[in-house]
Amino acid sequence: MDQHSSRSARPPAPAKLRILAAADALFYNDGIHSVGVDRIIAEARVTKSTFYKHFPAKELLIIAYVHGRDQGLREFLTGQQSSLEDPALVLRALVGRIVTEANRPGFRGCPFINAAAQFSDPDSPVRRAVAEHRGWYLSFVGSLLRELRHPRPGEGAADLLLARDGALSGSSISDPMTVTAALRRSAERILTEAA
Amino acid sequence: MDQHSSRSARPPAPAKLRILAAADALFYNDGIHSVGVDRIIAEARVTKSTFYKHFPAKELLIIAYVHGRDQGLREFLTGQQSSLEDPALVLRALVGRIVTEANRPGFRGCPFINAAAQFSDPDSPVRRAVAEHRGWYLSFVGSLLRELRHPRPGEGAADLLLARDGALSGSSISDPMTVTAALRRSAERILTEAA
DNA sequence: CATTTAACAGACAGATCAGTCTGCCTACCC
DNA sequence: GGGTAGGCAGACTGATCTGTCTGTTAAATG
Repeated sequence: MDQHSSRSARPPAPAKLRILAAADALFYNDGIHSVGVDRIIAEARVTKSTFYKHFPAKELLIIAYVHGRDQGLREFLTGQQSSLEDPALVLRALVGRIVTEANRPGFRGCPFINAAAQFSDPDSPVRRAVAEHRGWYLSFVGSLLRELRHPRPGEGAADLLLARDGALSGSSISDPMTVTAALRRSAERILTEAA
Repeated sequence: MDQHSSRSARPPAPAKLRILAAADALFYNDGIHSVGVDRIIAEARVTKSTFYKHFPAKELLIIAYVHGRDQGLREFLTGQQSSLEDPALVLRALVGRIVTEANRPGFRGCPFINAAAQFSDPDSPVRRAVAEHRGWYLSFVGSLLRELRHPRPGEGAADLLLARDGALSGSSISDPMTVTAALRRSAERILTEAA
């Protein structure tokens, strides 16, 4: 992974990572179109030249932001899958993560849905990346339900995604406790159908 | 309604209505922050002076946009409630409308959730208006379920709102047929609990 | 030691943003 | 017929947006 780790200690947070970290927080919290590159540059403490060297256009940074979020979730779920042998426990970990996130102060909704909502063109790279992420998510849940011998794993996965989307969208506006309780009921019903 | 219809034929769509109609379409389709007042002015075919006479600031137009959407939904639901005596039919009409909207080509998600997602400050007037709308919606569904003698009308209303939010958020990215089928299942289950 | 690379600093261009201002015109109502 | 209200046309300001440009500095590599 790191071809420099063998020799001298390179600066641990290069400019590109600082840019990505700043963009991740700002894009998620304030909205993609509301955040200018100048603000990201100031937050990341880099210069404009450095910024445009790593990301020649703002849209490339936006795509990197979505991909980073996608990667984080995939790593979490595949990690849970490899450490827990019971698929039901993986699903409960998934739901638990959603509940935790939705109740975190300053929660602002699903980053993927929000990102897609800020791009009107369905063929835009951002919308494509989000659609691909959701396709993977749906098939991941479907395969877990199939392992659990759920009678209709496709329907169950769609039901869980529906509840997930509703919980993440609603928690940023309505009371997160009420909303996540409804998510838990939906998830438990789906798991009961499988058992 | 029209105090001018008695005498001479006044222009049927005054400037303010044209502005509101243009803003409604543009804000919903392209996002609030992506649409500049110049574009609304061009689409509504008014002048800048006229625009700022009716809406002294862009934010006032945004609030009017959210209120207009709120009014439209309230009128639809209270209309259904007064014409149908069975609360279950009102709920089915509500679900039917969501399904129809979500499957319409060019559907872009829930206008309220999208509007709220574009304003980071929870105390902003837009976020407040959306929160109030959702509170009314939740209590409306709750009272319908109470009429139907649902054993836990609060939970049922939260479950339906969860499914509604998920359906509207997910349909703009994923396949609307799959998503709205999941919404129908959820709604039918809630209605079954009441019966 | 010489080269390359990544970062630094910051001015600049061109477009677009919200919002203001001056002035004219026309239809209605008293 | 005069007043008023609503709409027309369009120039203008100051801020902010994305993106480019010139030039400097420091460190690692060959």
